[in-house]
Amino acid sequence: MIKSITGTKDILPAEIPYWQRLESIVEKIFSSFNYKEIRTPVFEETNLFVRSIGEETDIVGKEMYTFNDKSNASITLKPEMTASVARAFIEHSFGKLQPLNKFYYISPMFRQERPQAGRQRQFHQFGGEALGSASPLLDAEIIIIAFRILASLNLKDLTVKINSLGVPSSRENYKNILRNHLDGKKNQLSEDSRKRFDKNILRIFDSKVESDQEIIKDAPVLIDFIDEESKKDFELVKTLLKQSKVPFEVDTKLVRGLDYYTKTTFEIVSGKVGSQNALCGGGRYDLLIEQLGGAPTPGVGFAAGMERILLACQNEKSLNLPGEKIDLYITRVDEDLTQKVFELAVYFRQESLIVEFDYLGRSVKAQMREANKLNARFVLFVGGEEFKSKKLILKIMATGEQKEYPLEELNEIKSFIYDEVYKSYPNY
RNA sequence: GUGAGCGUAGCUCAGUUGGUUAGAGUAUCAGGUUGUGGCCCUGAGGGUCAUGGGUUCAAUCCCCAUCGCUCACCCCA
Repeated sequence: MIKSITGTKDILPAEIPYWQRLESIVEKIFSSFNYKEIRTPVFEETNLFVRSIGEETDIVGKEMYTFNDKSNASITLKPEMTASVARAFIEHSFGKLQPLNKFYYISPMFRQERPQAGRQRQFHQFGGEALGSASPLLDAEIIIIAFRILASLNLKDLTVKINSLGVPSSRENYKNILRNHLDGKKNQLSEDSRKRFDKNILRIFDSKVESDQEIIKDAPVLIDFIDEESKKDFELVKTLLKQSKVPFEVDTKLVRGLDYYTKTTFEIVSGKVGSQNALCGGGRYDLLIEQLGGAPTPGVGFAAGMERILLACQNEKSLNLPGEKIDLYITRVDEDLTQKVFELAVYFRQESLIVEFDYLGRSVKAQMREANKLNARFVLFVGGEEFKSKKLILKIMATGEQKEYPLEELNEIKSFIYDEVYKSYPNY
């Protein structure tokens, strides 16, 4: 049997309502902040990701789906979206059309890692990017949007963590201070952390090894060494978040793994999804656009993992979706009326009702069982006796009551169903 | 890439201290009198017990390998 590729999953009809609910909330909330949707290709020139995410990162170093196409160009399936949005922003000269551009997206992403709870090789993210302003108003806005989407899904077990990485010069300065501080204890660190010491010393703070945590407990923290402007901006972000009633905590150890971040970074974690607990993460990247060859353009954004969010919703039972219903099931009493049933179904479907009937030539009882299973609100009987006298019977499934209609008056049946459906679902 | 656990019907799982026709619940299909659902009852179909090899008179059960799944590490959404 051919199965889906490791780390990929089919999203089956039964789960689709949850995805659609999530997507519609994403669209609604981004739209209210006037972000515009953007869709980019699933693959890009490999170099785009190498240059934006950073050669030393794990994503670029070992997780990308990279291959050569027939003209021998190196192609990569997108592992994240910010690089692609930045590329499109530069390519289509958005910066020249207007000073500030706000985008959102919903898209599959690809990373070749070992799958586990909340992690797949093809997964889906939504996210937003605001390009063209260094104002902390946008840092706060981005965090508020992310939080509001999760809150709209009724998720409770959430922690918003924020931090500031400052500008590169102050960060480099701090790295030296940290390096000096840890130098004497380097060989007490875990093997992984010793590697981090040389490659990306900030990441030692992420270590889950207890002895590492012990060693860095009293190390100087980045936030105390960042430049004045970054400090001021960070204060404003915190004030704005408080104003908007977004609960957050400052996590001075929050260091994100992508090279392009500057100043504000944030993450929202859930206590309900296993060890891969980050539902979304993001921050400011004021140098990225320039680095990719565009005019200097500050930016801030975030990405959120949809599988993880839906996993949290499932584990918190936070989404209470109504059961699926169909409006009308048409039951054929005599076999030779199949064509008439088909004709009626096509007619009512044109009136935008959800209509089903039996294609398999089954008994009336089986058809009724099917109608019940599909949660049909109404059943229309097309049957010998009445049909000869040009009548149809409509059964209201909730009450069992039956009404008779002349075959000529399909309109009346339609209006009756409309009224009943509208009564129970005013927003139908 | 590393480590641990698991792989029996569509799904959730029993089971055999190795012995002839492998079970349950659920789902599916049919029926419970001639043309009507939900509950209930009856019956049916459905498994090369992941794959390949080994040990044995005999393997779904023991051993090895392969593949797959799951969780964790790394890292990230």
